[in-house]
Amino acid sequence: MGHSKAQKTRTHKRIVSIASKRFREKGLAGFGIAELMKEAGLTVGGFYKHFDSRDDLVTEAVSSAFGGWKRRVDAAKTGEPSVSLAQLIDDYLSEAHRDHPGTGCAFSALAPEIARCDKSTRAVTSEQVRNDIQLIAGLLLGKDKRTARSKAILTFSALVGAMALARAVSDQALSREILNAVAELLKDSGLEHQ
Amino acid sequence: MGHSKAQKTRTHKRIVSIASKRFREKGLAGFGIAELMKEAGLTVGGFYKHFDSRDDLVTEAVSSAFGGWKRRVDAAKTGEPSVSLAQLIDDYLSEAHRDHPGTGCAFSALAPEIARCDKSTRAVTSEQVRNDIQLIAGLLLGKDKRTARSKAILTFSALVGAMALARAVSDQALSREILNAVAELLKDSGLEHQ
DNA sequence: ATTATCTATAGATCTATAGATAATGC
DNA sequence: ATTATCTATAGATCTATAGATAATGC
Repeated sequence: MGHSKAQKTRTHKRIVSIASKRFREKGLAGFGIAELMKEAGLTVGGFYKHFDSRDDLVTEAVSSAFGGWKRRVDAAKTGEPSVSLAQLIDDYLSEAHRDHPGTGCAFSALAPEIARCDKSTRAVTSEQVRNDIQLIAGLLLGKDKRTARSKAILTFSALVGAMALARAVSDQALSREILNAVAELLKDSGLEHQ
Repeated sequence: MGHSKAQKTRTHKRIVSIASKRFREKGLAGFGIAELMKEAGLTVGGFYKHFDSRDDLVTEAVSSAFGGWKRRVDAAKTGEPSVSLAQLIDDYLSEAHRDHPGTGCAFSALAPEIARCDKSTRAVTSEQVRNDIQLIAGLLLGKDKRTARSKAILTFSALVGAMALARAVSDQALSREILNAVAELLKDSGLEHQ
């Protein structure tokens, strides 16, 4: 009990990190505060010294989930001068990503639920959608800016939709077919203009 | 009270119809059985003579939601020999569809939540994904079957992803940009091979 | 003195069931 | 006699708060 300010900051980050993962796995209504705090090694009473409300946690955790995907792309980038669009597409539409939503893209795991959230969560989401569009547009070489931006939006939409569908179906062959078909066509359409 | 078998069938359909709409609007955890039954003009106690469990209702209501979209396409079809892909794309990516999820496509409103449902709901979903892919493939004229199928999967994924993103962002200009960019590119790519 | 966390609980849900009531349908 | 619906409620949640405890930090 008690504990320092530095400790509180670490605790806060731990709570957000766990929530961010579990929200992507179980949905925004998938667990309660008591369960979350228990996983963080704490009890329910401490929660409201960290967050004004459960919605406040949702905003922070969704924001943190977006950061996770960005870090993954950034990390890949540091290895080489620039990550290729093909690499990003193959990584996104992998079975590993499909089977581990907790560490994956927050859009394919949560977009419709975010659409029902309060303004602050949706504002954070707008900002991240803009970032991701620019990130992908930057990987579409040899196009004028307008074309690259439109194509980036299509690519991003197809990635998010394909992953959501691949996870929703129970037929594993169909799930793989969706991932592969979209990956191949997006990579082709990216190359055809380079 | 009491009531006939025919009356019960109508009541059952009314419950499923309301649930189907509200699930798309509020999510699969967005309301309780008491609230649902009240909107149907009934009380909570009668629910379990219609459904074994809440999950049972989810399966039926999700299935019914898929039917709604299909009927809309079928209705458009009866007007002319065949609906064009461009019409379907414009209809799907309209602001009207974005702003009325309750009567719209169940995938863009619920796919990630369906991914967390039981097998029966996901089996119904698999079947509907197959139907929608074939529907779109049939509208992609002048292609060999394999190509049409792949392109249909990409188109379907992009529609679902674009709508989910357009609803999730709070920035209305960005939301419109997503709908318009994806619609234009999908229509272009559909035509370019005809 | 302040505060990060704990225990305990209020008050509002939610799913599911039990038993009563009033209609259908043999 | 059967059954579709109702009222009432058990039992299990869930969010949020109150007050106690034990540490930090002036």
